[in-house]
Amino acid sequence: MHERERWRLILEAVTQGRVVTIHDLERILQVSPATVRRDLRRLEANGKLRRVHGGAEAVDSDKKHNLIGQEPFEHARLKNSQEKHAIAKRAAALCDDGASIIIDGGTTTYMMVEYLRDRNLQILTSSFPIAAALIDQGKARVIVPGGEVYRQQQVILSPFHDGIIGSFFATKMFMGAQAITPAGLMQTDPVLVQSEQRLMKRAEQVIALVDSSKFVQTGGLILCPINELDIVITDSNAPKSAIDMLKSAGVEVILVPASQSNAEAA
Amino acid sequence: MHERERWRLILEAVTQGRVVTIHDLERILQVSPATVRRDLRRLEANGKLRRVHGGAEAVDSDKKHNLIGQEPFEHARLKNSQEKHAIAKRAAALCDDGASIIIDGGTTTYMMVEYLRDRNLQILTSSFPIAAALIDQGKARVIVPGGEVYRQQQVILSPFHDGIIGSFFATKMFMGAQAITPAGLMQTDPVLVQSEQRLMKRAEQVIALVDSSKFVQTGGLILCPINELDIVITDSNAPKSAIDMLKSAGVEVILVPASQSNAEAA
DNA sequence: CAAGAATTGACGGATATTGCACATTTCCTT
DNA sequence: AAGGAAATGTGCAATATCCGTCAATTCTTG
Repeated sequence: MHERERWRLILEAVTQGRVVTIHDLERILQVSPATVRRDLRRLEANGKLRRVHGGAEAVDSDKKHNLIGQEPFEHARLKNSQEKHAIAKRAAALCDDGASIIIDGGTTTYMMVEYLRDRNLQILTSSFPIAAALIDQGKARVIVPGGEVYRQQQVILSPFHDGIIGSFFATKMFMGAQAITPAGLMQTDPVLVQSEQRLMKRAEQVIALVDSSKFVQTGGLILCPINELDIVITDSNAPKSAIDMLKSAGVEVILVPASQSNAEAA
Repeated sequence: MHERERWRLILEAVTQGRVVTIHDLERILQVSPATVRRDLRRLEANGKLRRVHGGAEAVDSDKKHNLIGQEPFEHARLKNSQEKHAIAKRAAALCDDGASIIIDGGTTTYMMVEYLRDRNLQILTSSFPIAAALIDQGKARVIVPGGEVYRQQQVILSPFHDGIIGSFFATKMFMGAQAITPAGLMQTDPVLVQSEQRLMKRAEQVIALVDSSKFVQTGGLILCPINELDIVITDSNAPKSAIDMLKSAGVEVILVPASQSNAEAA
């Protein structure tokens, strides 16, 4: 039994049952507990799993953002994929030719890339996958901020420098969110919040892309109050009360038609 | 059993099960472990697999290379790929654990990524493909400078800001080049020259990775004079006169063995 | 047929990995 | 809150693996 083979079996076991104990792995791999611990330590260092007392558990690794090489249509599995595409397309249509825009990380904003393919724009994005896709497919000028690339969130973020961001100014910024409530636009990840808040200051207009599944009450970090948004693009399945709430806060709401056939099974 | 036949069987076994042990291959091929190791070494030099302690594992990264890589990038990858792999591996071995290093863009430096996969490093790179590969495969902390992403060269470059670069300092910087002559390290692209010269200032030691095909007299832009280099890693096909020239300029020269039969490189 | 080159197998020092023992921490029960 | 049991990390010895070098064999070539 070899190291890599053990790793393969460990990952298989951990993804299968979500949690595996050291004792189970001892039995499966026929090695000493010390070796199991060492393996788990290495796998954790590579981000393949998370260690817990007595064993290991799977990491919710299905990254929200796509890796460079993956097909963007993994999103087909995700909820409201059709609506997100429609929203992204509508958002892309808002860009004037030759404009400078900011695109934040997120699954919905990622879908804008294909609709910006032939557009002549100047695009600042802190999302690594979006930058990669724009370079690969688009013809726009792509600018990224400097900083560390965070693996899980797939964004570039610098804790101190403002760098490029400080000398960039965009007419529009497009951003996604985890949820949208009267308390504001919500995000779960503090890393993303920091990135987004910094970028928001550099745009004249802030445009949020949120499909109708995002109109739920949820806890989390407040990214910004509603009144800092200029436009919200969503689909027509969004609850009317929420739309009214947005409008009364002075936000322009753009509705794209929702697909009827999209059952809420997934 | 011919050498080629063994190689075919090895690759088959490795792609089949993802990992193969030396013992398995001994049994399959009916040869001594020494021969198996030699075969694995050659196959690794061609990038067909990755050696691990006790055996070898499949390398699956070609899809990503194609997506992110541009034409000139892809084309250059094929020439002297065995030597480039060996040079890249040797370069990766120079990194102390936990160190901060800079990796410049280029085909040879790109190959360092797979040998840095499990290393615990802090890596600043202006090369977009290298950053992408490191995030995807590695566990190192990846830092990129801010700026525009140039499509053809696949590097991030900012004309004015020093940004992150100014507050980074590395023990070693690894760089490729178009050619190396008594006049200095040569590059053809002014965009790359600017990027590299700026990064060079931020490293204690500058290490050039140049395979033997780069020792030709050629015109171009002088990236830096020879004496600014600390180490040059090349293969043993490099002309002796050039090696002497480097040594007399005070440059440490590291030679990696060159493959004799380069015919099978594809 | 003979000489030369390439390939293969074997030996020894260096390196990496594994298992065990023990001090320390963490978790659970009382 | 306190005690005990389980779990964890680490040093150390044993084992296995890796790399370079050298002799023996096989293959090629003149």
